[in-house]
Amino acid sequence: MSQEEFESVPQDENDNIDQALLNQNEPIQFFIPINEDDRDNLEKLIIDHGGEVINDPGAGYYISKHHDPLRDAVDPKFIYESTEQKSLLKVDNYKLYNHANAGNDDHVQQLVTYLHNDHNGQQQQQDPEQHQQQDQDHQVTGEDHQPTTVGDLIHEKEPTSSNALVGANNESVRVHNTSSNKNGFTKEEDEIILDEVRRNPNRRSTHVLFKEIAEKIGRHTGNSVRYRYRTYLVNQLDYVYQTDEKGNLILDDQGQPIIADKLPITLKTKFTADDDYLLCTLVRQNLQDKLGDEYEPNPKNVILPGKFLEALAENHTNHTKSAWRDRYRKFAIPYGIDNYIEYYDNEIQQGRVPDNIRNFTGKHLFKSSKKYKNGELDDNEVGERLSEHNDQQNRRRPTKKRKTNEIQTTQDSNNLFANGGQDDLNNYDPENGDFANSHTAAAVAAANRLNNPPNPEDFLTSDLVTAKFFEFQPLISAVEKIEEIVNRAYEINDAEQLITAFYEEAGIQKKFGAYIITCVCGDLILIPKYIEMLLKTGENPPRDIHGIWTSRDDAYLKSEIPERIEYIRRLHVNPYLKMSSSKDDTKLEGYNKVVKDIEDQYINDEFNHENTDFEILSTMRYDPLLTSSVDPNLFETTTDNSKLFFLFDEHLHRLNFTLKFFKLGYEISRDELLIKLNESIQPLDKSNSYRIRLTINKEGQVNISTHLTPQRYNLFDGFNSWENYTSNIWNVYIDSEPIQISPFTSFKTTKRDQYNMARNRTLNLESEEPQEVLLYNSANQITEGSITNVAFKTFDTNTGEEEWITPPLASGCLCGVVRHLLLTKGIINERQINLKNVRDGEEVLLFNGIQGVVKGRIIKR
DNA sequence: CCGCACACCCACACACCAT
DNA sequence: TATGGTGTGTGGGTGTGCG
Repeated sequence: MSQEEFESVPQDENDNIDQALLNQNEPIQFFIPINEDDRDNLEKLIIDHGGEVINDPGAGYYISKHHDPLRDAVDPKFIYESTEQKSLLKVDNYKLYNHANAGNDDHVQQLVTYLHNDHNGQQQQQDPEQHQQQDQDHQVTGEDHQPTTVGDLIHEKEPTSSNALVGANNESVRVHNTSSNKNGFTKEEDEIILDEVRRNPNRRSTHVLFKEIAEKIGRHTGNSVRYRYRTYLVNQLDYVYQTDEKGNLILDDQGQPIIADKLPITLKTKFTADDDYLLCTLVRQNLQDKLGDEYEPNPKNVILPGKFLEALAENHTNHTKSAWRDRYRKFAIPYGIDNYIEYYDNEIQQGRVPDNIRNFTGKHLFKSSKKYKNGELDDNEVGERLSEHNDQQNRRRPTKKRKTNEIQTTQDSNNLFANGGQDDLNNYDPENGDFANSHTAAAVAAANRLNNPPNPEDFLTSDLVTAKFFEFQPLISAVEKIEEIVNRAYEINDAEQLITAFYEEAGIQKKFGAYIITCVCGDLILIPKYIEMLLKTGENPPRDIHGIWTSRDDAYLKSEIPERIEYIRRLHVNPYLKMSSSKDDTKLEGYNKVVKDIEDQYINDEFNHENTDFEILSTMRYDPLLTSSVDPNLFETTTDNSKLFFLFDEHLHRLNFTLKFFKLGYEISRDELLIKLNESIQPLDKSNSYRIRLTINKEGQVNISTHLTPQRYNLFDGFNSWENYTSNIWNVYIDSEPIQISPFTSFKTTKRDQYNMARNRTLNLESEEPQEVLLYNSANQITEGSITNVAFKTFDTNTGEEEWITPPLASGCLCGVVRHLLLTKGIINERQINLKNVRDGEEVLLFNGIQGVVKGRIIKR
């Protein structure tokens, strides 16, 4: 077809093209939104190939890589690939509503997938049918995920359930056979449902929304549409649109809906234990203030002033005034506020997670109980209920697995997308953002999502606290210490002293202490609250807390959306008033100066990569034996020779992810990488194995050097039993001091000072023995070895089965390529490992992209 | 016979009203 | 105004029977 690909072609040659758009012998028309990436180039390609670019978005093909529900957007790849292949390809295959095609080889999606897999390897979606039998099993255990031999792992079948968390590779779109006489849902109907949910994300749990959709579609009832969404489509909800506080769509200046980065909260919010505790303590405080010694515990008939409830709802906007009142009436009073406070405090003291108030109308508790009499229990039985409550709490975990795939956290408003890690990626914004948006953000976010409630070990990383902090047991008792420190007399310019006290006495890293002070705008009294909420929710900074300022709040203020600004005003107005009405204006200035100094001194330079000299690094193995020694199932099916480079695609993903993290502004394509690698081995004897050292500098130049490396006949033989293990056993010595984690430990770069220093101080580098140094961070969490990632053998507490665990990325360890492979295959799992639990003589696995997996033995000396 | 479409369940968050 | 009575429909499911 040569130069004229976009001139219309006769229908019989191309029956898949929308006929309405086809005028025989007329150029095909395209509309490209003004803000579309690469618009100029697209326009040129179209015109050069005989097409026409028009200004009417309603006519012609709408070319955009952003899905637009109104317009049936066509992926720009249609243009690129048609012109490249010099033939008009099937446009249907590029329509973005087509889930089977959408994003399959989308670069960003791959990175997201890569990242997400790394953190959620075990969070495989379960089929609803499977789920019912597995209620008892907290973990997905069993043969599928814990193969015991390398052979098993290599031949491991794909999980039977589709991993709907991963947006790409989505063959699980369940579309009914429309030729059947059942009233099944068609692909189009499914898309309408999804689209309505995207436009009404805060109503996604309601019945009415689905009734409305059903009326729109006309072929189903609201019940069935709702069930369809909740059972099958929720996994495909890869994004929603931004809505305002009332649930109306927010449009951009083009009048288009904007894709949101978080799921909004739903219309009603469940009361949590913290809500109940807050309610009870505030009511009690209020009454004690009023009554003094007259106060009697568990008051039944008290007057709650409307002002009290109003203030409560203003400061804690997760529930309305009515809801707070009703909660108090129907739950707190029957239970007794002092009973609940006692129960809650006790649970915290015991290191358990308190349950919310279950009042005596809670039928789920009493269905089979003969003690349940018209919802009333006498006072004697309250104690019994409390202990039953406790028992139930103890038995509560593992909890029932959820059927739907909307990932829940302690706060719905904090939900991230199921398919995602999109947020993980977005969080990698070193310039502006919260402290949590550091290089460990992705891992922390994932850890938080995996733990409901969160496990402090997972988010208290060593860039936040030191080992000192973990000496507080239970951890929540650290809040008292911090309170004490804060309450000492400080002069305005004593910030340094305060931060030092936090660091030395409470184990708060200086940078983090400084960050907290900026979050609370210098109002020190809020700092204990910050730590308390951090421990309880895992959110950093904790959101929606009066006086604790987050980047979300900044964004809301800048949004110019009245509802959002009003929300922020209601949340934070009091500290503002307090500070601005302060008679001592110099004090206010002093605060501001301190905050600014702190920011300059501790925070702003944190991600100043520009002044650091480094290159992105990957070391990979060229190995001619790879075609035979490693089962090809481990690799993607490719016709090229990429399989001769051990874990080629893992390397590619990591390189690009690293480039993106450091904001170097470019990426390397698969073809480019493969060509470079092939060039580098071209002059060599290809029957040998080589270690390839590949660097990319800030200008994007790729440099490769090659070095002979010994043959290894089984790169995974570390998994063999001791009898069958023929390779060298590495001696693993424990470092004499902690390393400081940073982006340069999380990502592989040429800046390896920490690693080299650890090797120098701990290893005898003259020695010929294979050896490695085991590193740990300042919170005494094991991270990795100096040139390998590491895994320890444990036993699953539920099943008693052997399990290999590796430190999570939140520890600060490198996102190694073998590590990632083993995680995604379910062969190893992530868990924090404390230095004190490492035993002399213990067997470990060491792995990297050169050696594969080898055995090591801990040597303490 | 079984998977899917559709019905139904129910505690409770939030609301409204009369007194 | 504070408060009890009570409605509504969300949020998170489970039950059932048809094609």
